[in-house]
Amino acid sequence: MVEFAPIRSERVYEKVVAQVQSLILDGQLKRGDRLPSERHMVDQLGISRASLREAYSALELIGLIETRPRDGTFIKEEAGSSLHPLALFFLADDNFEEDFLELRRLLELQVAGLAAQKMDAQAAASLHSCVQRMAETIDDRMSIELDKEFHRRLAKGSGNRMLVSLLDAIAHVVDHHIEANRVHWFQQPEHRRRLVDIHTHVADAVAAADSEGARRWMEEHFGLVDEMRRLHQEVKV
Amino acid sequence: MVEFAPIRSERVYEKVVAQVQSLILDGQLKRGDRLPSERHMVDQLGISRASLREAYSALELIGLIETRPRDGTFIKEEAGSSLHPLALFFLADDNFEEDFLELRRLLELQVAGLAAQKMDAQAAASLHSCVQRMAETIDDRMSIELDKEFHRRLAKGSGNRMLVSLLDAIAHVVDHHIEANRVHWFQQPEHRRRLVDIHTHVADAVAAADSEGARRWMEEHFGLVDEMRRLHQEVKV
DNA sequence: GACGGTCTCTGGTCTGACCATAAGTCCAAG
DNA sequence: CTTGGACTTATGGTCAGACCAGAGACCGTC
Repeated sequence: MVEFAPIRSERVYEKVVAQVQSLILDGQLKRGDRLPSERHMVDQLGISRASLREAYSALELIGLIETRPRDGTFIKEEAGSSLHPLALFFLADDNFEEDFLELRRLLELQVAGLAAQKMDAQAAASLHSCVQRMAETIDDRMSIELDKEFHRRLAKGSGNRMLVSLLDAIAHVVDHHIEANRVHWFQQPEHRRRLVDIHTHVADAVAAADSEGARRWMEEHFGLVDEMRRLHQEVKV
Repeated sequence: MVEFAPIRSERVYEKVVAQVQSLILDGQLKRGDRLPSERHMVDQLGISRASLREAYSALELIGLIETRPRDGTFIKEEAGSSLHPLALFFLADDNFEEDFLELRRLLELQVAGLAAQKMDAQAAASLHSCVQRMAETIDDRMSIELDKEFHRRLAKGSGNRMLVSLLDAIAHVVDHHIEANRVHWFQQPEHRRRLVDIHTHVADAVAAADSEGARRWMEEHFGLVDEMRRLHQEVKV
């Protein structure tokens, strides 16, 4: 059964939002940077001021930018005061990497533990098939997709939709930051083998409803991630 | 030294956003509900369509609503697919309560453990002064504020700004849902005593840099919260 | 040098228009 | 009768242009 995604034409303001987010994630826009004035921006983008303001108000609401009347529009300095703190995920800086990984590790361990308690045999089998395909494919990009899919299914299996949502958000940022590096990891057969190995153990533990084991192997997973990060020091996040 | 907050006039679109968020949190707007058409809404609110659309685009970006061209604007059915999954916090439903508490407990335990490792003597003392004032005041609302302040300082002390942000967001929803119930808790002297007691122990553990102890007493805290929730079955979240 | 007006820039708001499209309405041709 | 097409009306998406308030720069007058 093939599923078709409904056609959804992207609105102008969404393109602007995506562009600004991209620039922030890429580090081309940093905390405190000033954006062009609305009227100049409108000229550059070739859109109406109304559309631009839709984009700006959205970015402001999620806490990424800040507009100061009679002054200008700026990338937010203190993202913490925002109503929608996920914006923090975009504003990387010095300690960002550690904070980020710490949170992710915490959530993933919890997810592994919960999934082991709640996933039925069929769901656990789908984890195994994920790992299986990961082991077989020779396409690096496919490997990465399967890796992400594994964690996604695990999160769904935890039964806690908040955890699913948060990890989704994290995955979004990770995609931007470490895609290239993850390719490196998969390209080294040794690393690839260990990754597949660990994922298998997690899946095994989940299938055996072994909550503690699932946590332990997920912990192992992050140990490996740490190790790889140290190897590639240029790795961001 | 008294600090004055800069005057910040609220924009029109922010008021609209706040109103919609409120209606969702209060349950007056549920998943799938249809909002009035833009032109009707404009009449009801007495604002321009441009401002309304700023509000709608912001709400759409954070995943709370969904606009379908030539159809209408609706409260989102599946908040999970959003780019900004914190919207989930607003869309309570059946299992929401458990998921929510599970996540909060996880984060608060981590915060307690980290804070014990990282907070210096002065910061720990500020925790104690919080608890002290909590024990002394007879104003219930003040007690609640001090309770929140305690957890906020603890989060800051963890040094992980992501945790701070997430707990801020959670606090925002909690404020909407359980303010009234928290008053009940504080009104019973026995409960109040135990709450103060537990907070004191957490502060003690933090001051002693006893990470495990801080986690344990925070665990105790959530045990008490669970107990109180069972007593007041009408309690939401 | 000090005062005060003016000019320009900023974001905030509003008005009114146009577009594409879907759904319903109605009428005429078959 | 049914059927097909035209028309109307609703929707959201976009745009152009206008006005406002306020802050700062500029410049002339006193």
